[in-house]
Amino acid sequence: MGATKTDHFTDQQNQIAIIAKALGHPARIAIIEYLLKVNACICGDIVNELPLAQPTVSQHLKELKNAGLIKGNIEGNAICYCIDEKTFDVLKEYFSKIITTVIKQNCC
Amino acid sequence: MGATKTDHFTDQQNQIAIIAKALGHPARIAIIEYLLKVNACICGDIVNELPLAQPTVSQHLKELKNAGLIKGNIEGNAICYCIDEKTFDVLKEYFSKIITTVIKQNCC
DNA sequence: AACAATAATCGTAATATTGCAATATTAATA
DNA sequence: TATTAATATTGCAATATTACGATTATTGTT
Repeated sequence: MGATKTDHFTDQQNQIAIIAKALGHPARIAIIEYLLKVNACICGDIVNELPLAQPTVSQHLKELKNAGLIKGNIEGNAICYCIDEKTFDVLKEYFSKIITTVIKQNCC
Repeated sequence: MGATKTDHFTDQQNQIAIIAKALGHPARIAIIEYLLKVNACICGDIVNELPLAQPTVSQHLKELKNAGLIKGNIEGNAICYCIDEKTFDVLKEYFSKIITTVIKQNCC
C-alpha cells in the first residue's frame, strides 16, 4: 500500500493529476511567479529568489519540467528557464469545461 | 526536514498550491469527473464507481472538501456531494492570467 | 429498541515527498 | 589546463501521503 493506484484511472485523469500535483507546492508556484515577473527567460538566479537551498530548487525545477510546465534551454554555463504556456492551457481548458458543466446542471 | 516550508511563501501562493495539490491525484480527478457525469448531486455511490475501498474514498472526499473543491450536504443517511465551482474559478483565473502574461512577453 | 445502510474515523503499513549537505558535472574564462 | 560559476545528482533524514481493515457514529426502517 501507499503507492497511488495509477493503473486504475484513465490516461487523461493521470495526466491532469500529474500537472496539478506539480503545481501543488508553494515553492513551485513561487518559481512560476518569478519566471513571470522577470518578464523574460534569461534566468539563472532563481535560487537567490527563494528561501531554499540550491539542490532543493533544482529538484523543484526538475518536477516542473517533467510536468511540462517549464522549458529549460542551456545558455552557456547557465540554464534559461521559461514557462510553457501550452501545459497551462491544458489545465485552463479542463477547468473551464468543468465550470460550464456545473453551471449548466445548476444543482445544490 | 521533509515538511514543506509554508511560512516562507505568500498566502496566495500557499492557497493556489493547496488547491492544485488536492487535484494532484487521479482518484480525486475521477471523483470530480463522476460528480460532473451524474449531472446532479444526489451522490453516495462514489465508492462503487472507484477502484478503491470506502475509507480511501472517504479520505479523498475529505481532502477535496478541505480544499474547497466540493461541498457536502447531509441528505438523510447519505451525503450529497457536489462541485464548488467558485474554487475551480480561482484556479482558472489564475492560469488565465499566467497564460496572457506569457504570451505578452513573447519569449523563447 | 434492534437492525441495516451509509459514511467518518482510527490505526498502521507501504511508499512518496521535501529539504539539504556533499559531491559531481558542465562550460566559460584566465 | 587550472579555476571559477552554475546547475545537477546522490544519499539520507524528517515528514507526508496513500490505502485499507477494523471500528465507530449517524440516520432510516422495521
